[in-house]
Amino acid sequence: MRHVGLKWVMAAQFAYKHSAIEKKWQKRWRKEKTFSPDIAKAKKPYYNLMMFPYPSAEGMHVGNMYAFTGADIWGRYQRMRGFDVFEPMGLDGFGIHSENYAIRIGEHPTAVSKRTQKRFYEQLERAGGSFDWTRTLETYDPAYYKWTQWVFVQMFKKGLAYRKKAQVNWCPSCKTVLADEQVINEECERCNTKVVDRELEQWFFKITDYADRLLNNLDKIDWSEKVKIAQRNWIGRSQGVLIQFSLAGPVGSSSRSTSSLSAAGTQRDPLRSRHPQDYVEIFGTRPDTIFGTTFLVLAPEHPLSLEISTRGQIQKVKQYIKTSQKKSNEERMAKARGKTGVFTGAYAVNPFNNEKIPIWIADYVLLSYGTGVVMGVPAHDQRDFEFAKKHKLPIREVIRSKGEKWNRKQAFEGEGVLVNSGKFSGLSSREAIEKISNHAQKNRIGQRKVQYHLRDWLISRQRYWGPPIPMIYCEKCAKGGKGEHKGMAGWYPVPEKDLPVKLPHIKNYQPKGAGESPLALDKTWVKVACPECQSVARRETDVSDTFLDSAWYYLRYPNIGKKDDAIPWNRQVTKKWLPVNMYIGGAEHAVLHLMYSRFLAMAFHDWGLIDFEEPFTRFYAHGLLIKDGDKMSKSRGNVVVPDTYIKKHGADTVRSYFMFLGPFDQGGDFRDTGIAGMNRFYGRVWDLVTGTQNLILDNTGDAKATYVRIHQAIKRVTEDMENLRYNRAIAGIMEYVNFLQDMRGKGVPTKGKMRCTEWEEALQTLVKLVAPFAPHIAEELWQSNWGGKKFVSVHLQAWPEFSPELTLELTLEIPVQVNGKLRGTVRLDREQAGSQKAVEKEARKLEGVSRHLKGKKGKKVIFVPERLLNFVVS
RNA sequence: GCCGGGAUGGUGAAACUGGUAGACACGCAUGGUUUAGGACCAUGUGCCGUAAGGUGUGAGGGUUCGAGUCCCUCUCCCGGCACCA
Repeated sequence: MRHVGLKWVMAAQFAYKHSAIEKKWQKRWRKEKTFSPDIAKAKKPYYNLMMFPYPSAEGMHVGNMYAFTGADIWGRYQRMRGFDVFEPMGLDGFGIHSENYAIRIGEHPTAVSKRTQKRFYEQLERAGGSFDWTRTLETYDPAYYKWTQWVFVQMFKKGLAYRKKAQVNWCPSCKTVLADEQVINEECERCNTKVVDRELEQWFFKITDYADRLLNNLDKIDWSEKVKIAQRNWIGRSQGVLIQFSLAGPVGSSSRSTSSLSAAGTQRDPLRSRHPQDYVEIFGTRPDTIFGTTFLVLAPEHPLSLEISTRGQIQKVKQYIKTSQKKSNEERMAKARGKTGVFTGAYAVNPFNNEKIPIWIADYVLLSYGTGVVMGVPAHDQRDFEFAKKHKLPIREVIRSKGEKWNRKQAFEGEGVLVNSGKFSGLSSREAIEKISNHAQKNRIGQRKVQYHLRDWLISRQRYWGPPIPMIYCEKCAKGGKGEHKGMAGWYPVPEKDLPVKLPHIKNYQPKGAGESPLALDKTWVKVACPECQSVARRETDVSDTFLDSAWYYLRYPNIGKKDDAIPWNRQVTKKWLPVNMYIGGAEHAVLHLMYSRFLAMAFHDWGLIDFEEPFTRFYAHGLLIKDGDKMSKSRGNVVVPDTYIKKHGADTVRSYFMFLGPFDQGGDFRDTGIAGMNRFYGRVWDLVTGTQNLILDNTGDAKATYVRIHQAIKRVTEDMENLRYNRAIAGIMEYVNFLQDMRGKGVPTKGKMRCTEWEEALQTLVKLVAPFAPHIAEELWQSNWGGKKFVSVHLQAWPEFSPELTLELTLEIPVQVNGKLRGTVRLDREQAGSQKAVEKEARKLEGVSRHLKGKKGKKVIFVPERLLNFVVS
């Protein structure tokens, strides 16, 4: 029987040649616009987006291809499910990453980007993505960044962009400031240089205004839980209270005279009668521990730290502030457990027990969080505990855990029952938090407060390769106190008709490091007429953060080609295509790109420009393809480019190989062993379809079994596709192919037109199932076997459907156990397999089973219909 | 420290609501085909054992007729956050 099949195999050997078909179909698809949906008329729009790459000039590496392949397979699958899939591609090539590369190779970024663009798009097409090549965008294209600048202008107009002097993260190597999110372990995320603090005036976006919505909306969107958690952590909401501690004791050396002592707590309306310097305000999340406060600590940078210090201590305090400022962040971290500090000489009064407690200054307290002052509760906070031990401050227990005595070796940070807490003693921590907060609020000594870790988004970059921030500063207006917004006298946005503010060509574009962008070098460019008074003004010379480019690009894609309107998108198109149905990208952007994009969408929504708040309905984080256990990167020198593999084995093989490596959300380690195996598999698929069109299965039993297998295969692959479990889907297809090969061995070849319907259907199904993974092979096989006169791509064919009742096996194998140990199996018809009687009868006949039952007393028999039989004996 | 995710053959990995652990591949071995190599085809392949059989999902305990899967304790690895009060 077998040899009949073998003849074909030998005849068909080596028939599959990827080089002959891949380019051919890529050209055809482009010509036919197979993957360009009709944006205006599409009936079932589906926006399948993947994170656009920043093009390193080496070109696309296998890590990129891995990510895009998985996303593209999703798009192709949805297309076959009947959707008008829009799958755009572009380049995020404006920004530090591209500029740094240009500097390294000593070429101008304009020239570099021209080259990388060509190379990247070529590679992407060769890798077999179903992109809409009629709608690409590059962030460095003035037609694009015109609108990035427009976004900035709107942010300014709506009061969400502001300028302030602030302590910012400065990368000495990139010579620019960085957003908090771009600092990883105190290092610049781009070049791993230690970041230092610098005081500079910068542009910020008020993302903190949206903190609550950014947090709450997370519950409404279908995103990887991992990413949601990362965002929640980053937003870092904590519920607490602000409590005012009056100053007591000599307020000293500063020239400012205060009337502080009188304010200590007894007036009717203390809030109003006090000067701000009469009290210090703390932020804490554990008001239940307030009776355990034995000292207060101010951050060294706190404005009051010098003011409250006494004459005797002021020199020491000054010295301490100076040294802690000089410390780099790194040192401050390294000494994290050192708990250095200095006493100010001043005292405060705990409003809950009127106790006089000392005020200290220590750099374990951060100015940037809360009020920059904490209440020191050494018994119940480990940091305070260490500080108290070191500086010999009193430690008082006020929370006791159930029945246990506190060991005094380290702080007890858990919740418990209050002791030594006046009238609050005996309450549980939970109750006390409530009651103490209420008490503070009622007596005007404090209030509830929600505190976020999230800070405003630092937008300015002192670099060349980015969109110039479209702002103008007029000195004359500034002097006159005129300006678009209060508090920002002299600042005007560039009028929208004048956008884009084109990036001038500057030969020496390298960053200078003086806290100023190289754009400042072009004096004629800087000079501009004030939009308000027409006198000579100057342009802002900083460019905006790369993440602004990518925070809104998804809105642009479907609108490319639309005539420019007053806003960068057409409302109808946007309504039809957005929000994005599926967004696929790396989890490394969890707190950067994804947070910024959400923020801007909310702002656009609030201005009435779009009607959704969340830009990405579904986000799926793919895993990373790594190399030898390490992330692929130029600095590690382990970047693998897919070109040679594509050339050797074909894109279809490489794509499938990547997806077969392991679960898509898990990534994997790139090795080239095994690619050949995938190629072999497609050789078999090819031979199967091209070699055996005319086949009659020799009996109806085989035909029936074939039908069951077709439906089982469809079911399995479909379910796996739905869950993006491509590795399983491919395994399912392989099993199916293995089965078909066996069937072919049994079949009888026929001449001429005679065909067996089941077989024909089996092959068509195979080609469709394979199509998302191996688009070129599928197209070739489809067109040459079932293609009509008019070209209709296999990728527009309907995904095969299955009937659940047809997936049921005709016979079932039932495992038989004795005391839970497998002793044999019986094969029965479906009906019999559901009857305990029938199964038991067959099972007892088994030698391996009867042997273990002999001489034993039967206790019971467990039977799971169609599943299992277990004899329990003793 | 906190929050996530993991740990299954020589390797990548499967295993639906607890029900034949290792599907599907890679690799390896043997045989076939081939002038040779490669490619291709067949068979085998968790471990110990000639076999019968035993044993086996990071470690230990528990629940159950039955545990990779559920519960408790612990170890290690990866990712994120981190002096956030």
